[in-house]
Amino acid sequence: MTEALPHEEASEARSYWFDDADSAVELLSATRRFRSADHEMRRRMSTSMDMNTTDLSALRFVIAHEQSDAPVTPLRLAQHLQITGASTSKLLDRLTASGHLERAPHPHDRRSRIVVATAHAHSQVRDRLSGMHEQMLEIARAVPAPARQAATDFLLAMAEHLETEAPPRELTPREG
Amino acid sequence: MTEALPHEEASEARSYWFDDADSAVELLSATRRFRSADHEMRRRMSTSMDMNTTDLSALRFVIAHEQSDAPVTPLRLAQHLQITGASTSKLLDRLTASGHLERAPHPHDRRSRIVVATAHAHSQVRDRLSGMHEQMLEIARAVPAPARQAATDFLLAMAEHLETEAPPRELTPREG
DNA sequence: TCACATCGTTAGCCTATCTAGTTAAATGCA
DNA sequence: TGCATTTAACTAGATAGGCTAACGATGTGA
Repeated sequence: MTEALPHEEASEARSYWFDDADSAVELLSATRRFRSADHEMRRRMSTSMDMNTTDLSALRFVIAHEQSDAPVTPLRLAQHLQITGASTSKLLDRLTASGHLERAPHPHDRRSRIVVATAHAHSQVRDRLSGMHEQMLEIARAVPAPARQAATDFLLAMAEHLETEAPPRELTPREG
Repeated sequence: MTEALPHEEASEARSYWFDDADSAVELLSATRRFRSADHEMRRRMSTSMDMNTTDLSALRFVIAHEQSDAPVTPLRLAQHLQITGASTSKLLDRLTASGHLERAPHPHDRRSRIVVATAHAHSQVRDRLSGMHEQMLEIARAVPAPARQAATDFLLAMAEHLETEAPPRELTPREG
């Protein structure tokens, strides 16, 4: 979400718009607040685990995909995080040094590696996140059933809008 | 939002939960997707304006608050961005060098400064953002009126949850 | 008036990124 | 087969944006 542009927060809205426009504005404002709370949470979480947000995101990605068909390689991680392979290499150095990740040989391609999370990383992430996920699910369940679809549609529409919006210049290609 | 933890995406949910649990999971998943789309959009936007995301956020903050009662000072900016005053000073150096911001004397406190956006910054930001805001408002208006309050409540509850969550366990005593 | 607080800035450091170049392995082609 | 190209990961060195500490100028309260 964006920070408030002037007319987002100010009087203008209330002065002449319909009631339902008002509630639409409030919906946007709530979206913005959620966005920033999420951002903040990530930061707190990563500092509490004594790493930066990229490293935490990497850790989560590895854990989330470890029992997937396609194993996580440094390259795949790089693509997900949108950083270069070189940066990923250093990231892996950090996270192996801290005992969160390990590099294992790739079963089919001896040029490559697969990246796995240690037991310690698992428990650390699970401690902090699994409870949170359940509580988020509770919150989602608290939305009255008929409104859930509408809320979902709203968020997906917003996502799609943001995904297709504002690519004025070329996408900068990344290395391999 | 979090990347998917294994059980978020997998079969488990569909197998034995109620229908409305299913739709709650979908709501969470939509939330996650929105979150990441927003993140991506910010990045695209800042690189397309040839600055980092912090600088862009600063620029938006200044523009958003320029006709507010309390003028934007370097300190206020620092608090909003959650960086130190020193870093803010450098940030202002960058953004004045690039012609986006200017430092003006503070009317009442001669120790302080007020930060104002140049005409160039205004047009650049407005070009990229004003249309987007209106479209987001359209999307919010497309949510059926009765569901809007529920969606708003959901997002606010999520925000509140994230705001109060996850500073819990102190540094896990891993060696050192 | 004087001690102290506050605001912005400068100086110097640290770290996470980048680019460029290297090595090893896989792949494609004559 | 054997050679050229592509691909994966890594290393070395540079850069940028953050930090802490210290400082001058200004405001403020006893």
